[in-house]
Amino acid sequence: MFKIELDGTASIHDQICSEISRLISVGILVPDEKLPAVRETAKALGVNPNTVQKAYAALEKNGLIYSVPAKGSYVAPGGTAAEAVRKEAAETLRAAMEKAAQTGVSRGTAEEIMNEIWGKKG
Amino acid sequence: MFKIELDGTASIHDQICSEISRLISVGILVPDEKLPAVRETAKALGVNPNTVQKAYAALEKNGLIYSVPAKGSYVAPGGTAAEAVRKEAAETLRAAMEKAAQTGVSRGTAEEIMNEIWGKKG
DNA sequence: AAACTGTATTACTCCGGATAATACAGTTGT
DNA sequence: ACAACTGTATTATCCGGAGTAATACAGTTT
Repeated sequence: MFKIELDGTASIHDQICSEISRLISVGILVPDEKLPAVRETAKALGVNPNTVQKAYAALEKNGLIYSVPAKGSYVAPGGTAAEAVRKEAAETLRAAMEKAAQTGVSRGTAEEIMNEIWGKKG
Repeated sequence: MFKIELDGTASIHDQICSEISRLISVGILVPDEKLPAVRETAKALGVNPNTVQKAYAALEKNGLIYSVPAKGSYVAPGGTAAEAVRKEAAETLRAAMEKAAQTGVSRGTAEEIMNEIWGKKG
């Protein structure tokens, strides 16, 4: 069972989505692996089941997981899950870059930050 | 007087902050220029004065503008204003990049996005 | 003195997030 | 077959933040 730090300002179901997305992309949660039940996750997180279900529903909508009634929720098969989460993350990154560029951040500055994070020039 | 599109999901005062930040960084709003009065801006935007004041207060807190009671609010002097907004934007960008990297986005993908936004390789 | 400025305070409404208590239908394990 | 579990749906309620509103104060400008 995974753990989630509920600390940020974002809504709880958003935080759950983000964390599960991360776990999938990193490979801790593998394709077709069964996720903890809605009620179980809720209990483990000290959160309302409905909140977790909302997160699961959003994840399914984005293609990260699939849920079958009366059985459970599973990580999307093959590479689709990790692919979906990276695509999503890439879109978020693009939005951040666009906004940064719009507010005057230069390409050079962006590159510097990139070097700090991904390591200098592959 | 500037105009602001109130469309996003973000709170109004946040949108006002973002737009003024952008205008400062781009140079439309120059150092020591007097900003429209709180009440005037509110009227122009069809928004409550308190909402605008909240935005101005946040901008002052971040060093983008300075307000003197009974006189007005002004863009921060010298390069400090534009510098402050870019620094802020850069931090936001760093956070986005860290999160992207954390969720599995490769440097190559990030570079591709960068090329689309800032133009290919300066 | 009048009209403007930023600032502060208080109260109210509205909405989304979160909780809560269920209920239903289908699967699994015994 | 039965109990226990699964995802899903519905409805109601509570709470906090966002936004509105109506003021008031003190200082500046004209």
